[in-house]
Amino acid sequence: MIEPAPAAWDNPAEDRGHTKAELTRRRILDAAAKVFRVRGFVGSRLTDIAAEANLQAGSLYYHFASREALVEEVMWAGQLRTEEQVRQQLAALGPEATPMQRLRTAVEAHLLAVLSSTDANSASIKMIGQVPPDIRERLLVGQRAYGDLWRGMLTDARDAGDLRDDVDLSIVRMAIMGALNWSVEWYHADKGNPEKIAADMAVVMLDGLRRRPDGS
Amino acid sequence: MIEPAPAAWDNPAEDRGHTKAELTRRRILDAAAKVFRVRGFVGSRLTDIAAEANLQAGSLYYHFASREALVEEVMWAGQLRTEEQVRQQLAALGPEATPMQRLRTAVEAHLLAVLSSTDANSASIKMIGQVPPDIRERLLVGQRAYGDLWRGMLTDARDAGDLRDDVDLSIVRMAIMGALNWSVEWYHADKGNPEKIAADMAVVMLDGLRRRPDGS
DNA sequence: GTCTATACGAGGATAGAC
DNA sequence: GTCTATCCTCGTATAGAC
Repeated sequence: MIEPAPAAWDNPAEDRGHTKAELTRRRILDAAAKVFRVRGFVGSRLTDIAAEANLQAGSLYYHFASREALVEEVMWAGQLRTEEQVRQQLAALGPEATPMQRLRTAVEAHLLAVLSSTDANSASIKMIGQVPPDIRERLLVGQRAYGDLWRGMLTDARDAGDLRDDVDLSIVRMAIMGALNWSVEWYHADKGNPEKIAADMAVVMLDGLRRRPDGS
Repeated sequence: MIEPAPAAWDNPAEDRGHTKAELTRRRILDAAAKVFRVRGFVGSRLTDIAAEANLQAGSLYYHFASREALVEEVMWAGQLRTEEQVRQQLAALGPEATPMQRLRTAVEAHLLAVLSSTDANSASIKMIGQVPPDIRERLLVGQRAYGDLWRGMLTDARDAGDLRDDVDLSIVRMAIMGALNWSVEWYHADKGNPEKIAADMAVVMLDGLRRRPDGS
């Protein structure tokens, strides 16, 4: 592979893509995610975001074409990161994991990604109902592979005979996503630790709230 | 009780509070709920709402002090109506219903209220994360009695020995509300009939997704 | 009560200096 | 690359006629 000139080692600030512009760009994205997460899309002004990134509002336009381009990039980053974190946890389970183990892991990983990862993760969920239709549409298309992952886990579990067969799995999937995603509306740091919440949610979804004589 | 003059029967348009102004006011509230439900708080302009109500934007100010006053009244109406519909279904069960029957009924009634009742019901849920902090705070205070209803049903069920005792009931409550409320983000009329969705959600929450040997 | 017309502020976006 | 200054659009809200 041919190294493009000038050689990276002559300019430390530019190696691995960390040019000044690139660093500022990321700082803006982080700042935007933080502001969007708290105030939502319409409630967030460019001056708020710029202030959070230690910039003037006009300077944002060197890095992003518009406020909408900025929000879309934040949301892509957030939803891709959530998906990636869930896939990583599933991969860590290894191929011998049962379908139910995979479901439990996915439930917990998704909630932890939303509650404890970057601001972009939760911002992308909070704003999905607030952004302009064209952006929303592109993001939903981008979620299809993630939706397929969940559909696959659920049908695998049913094929293995682990799931009751009197419920519609697409409704089940939306119920699970709702229980997990709605956490952006109520969770604050003092509501308990995310791992405990994730574990309880997984129990309720998979095993149900009802007490069982066998304690299962 | 003394009838205030002038007597209502002399002026049919005014009896039972149906003055012209009152009718227009309600038409505006309905129009606003419809627009808010689709576009959210920030995405809804007064001109959109006025057009939906067959009025000019300026005319809204005869009936409401501000856009915020309008959205707050829509949301109050929506959340009170949802609460009322749930309480009615619970009351219809009669006093001999078991705690689990009451929980199942409440889950189904809440979802049906959100999916099939007025636009205000779903708009109030969709916008809770979008309105200014002072409005949001008042609405959340107004939800406390409803939250208490759910807390009471859950603790009653646990006290009756029907619920597993290894999960935090406040987390369970938020999981249930999330699964139900998130439906405003994905439900469209072609997604199946609300009664079936409500029944499946209740099954998943209460009995769990896992197949049981006894088929319960 | 509802209209038309308009004042007003806010915030996104652009231009040009540095 | 980032700044300051400014333009321009849009939407809330108000004033006054009818």
